[in-house]
Amino acid sequence: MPELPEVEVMRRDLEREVVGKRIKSVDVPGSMRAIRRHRQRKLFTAPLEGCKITAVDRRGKYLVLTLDSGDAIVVHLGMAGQLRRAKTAREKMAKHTHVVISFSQGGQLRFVDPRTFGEMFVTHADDVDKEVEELTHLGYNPLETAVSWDYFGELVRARKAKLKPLLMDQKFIAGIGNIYSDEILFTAGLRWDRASESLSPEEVRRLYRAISEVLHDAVKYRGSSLSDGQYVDLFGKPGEYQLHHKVYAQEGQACRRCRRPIVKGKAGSRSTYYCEACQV
DNA sequence: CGATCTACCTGATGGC
DNA sequence: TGCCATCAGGTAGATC
Repeated sequence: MPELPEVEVMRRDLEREVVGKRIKSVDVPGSMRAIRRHRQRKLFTAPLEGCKITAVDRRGKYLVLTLDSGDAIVVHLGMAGQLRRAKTAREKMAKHTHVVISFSQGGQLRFVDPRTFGEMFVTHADDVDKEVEELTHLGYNPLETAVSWDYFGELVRARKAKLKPLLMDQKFIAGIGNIYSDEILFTAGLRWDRASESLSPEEVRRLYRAISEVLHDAVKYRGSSLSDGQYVDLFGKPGEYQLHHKVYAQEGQACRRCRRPIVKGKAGSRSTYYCEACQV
């Protein structure tokens, strides 16, 4: 479900909703799979209780909630994870609610995750970017323009990979998954299996622009909610970027540029949508 | 080394 | 109605 745009929308929602709130109690009902990095419930819950949340940051598809104690909660939503705000503890508990954080000011933050690929853990805030393997290895953040397009071109050509797996490689660029790699490559007019080292400077520039354009647009429309309705924001509201998808899940629809049907293929084990005429 | 697979899970969907 | 196969936003680890 959640790629960079959805996680960024969630980050912004959390920033408004939970920063400044104090954690009264933490409940991990059922199995401990959601907090599997910790050996006991207490090792996750005790460091949080009594702390105030001071900031919410994003690293690729990870969320980092900084606490006033010097610790931080790291969250990854996996394929189907949601963070949901509950106004009161009386609100009906959704199936597959794995973690419930109750605030002193009232209200709760709940982690719901049917497929249990997501997780939460607590660590020292200073260690997040230094000690947590998955975070130290993350590539650059495409929402910031810290990378110039000619340097980007050097990186792309140096990797010698097919473009789609390259875009989805979190070590290269942080936050792009199956939906947005397809949308970016259509916007750039490049095939998913083009060799990265074969791109002309003009094509590099189109790819660079497409990454920024697609991700910013997707955040603007508050992310993509697919037909299963699994992605919703902190308040339970779906995004609208799926209405602007040009290729993802658009099999058989007319290409917006050339009117030929969008085709569905496989890139490794992942479904891949593209236009055979417009993407070269 | 990179490319390709498999495992981890539940749930929705479609064919028979 | 049920049973079975397939597929789904991600990632790590095994295997070739």
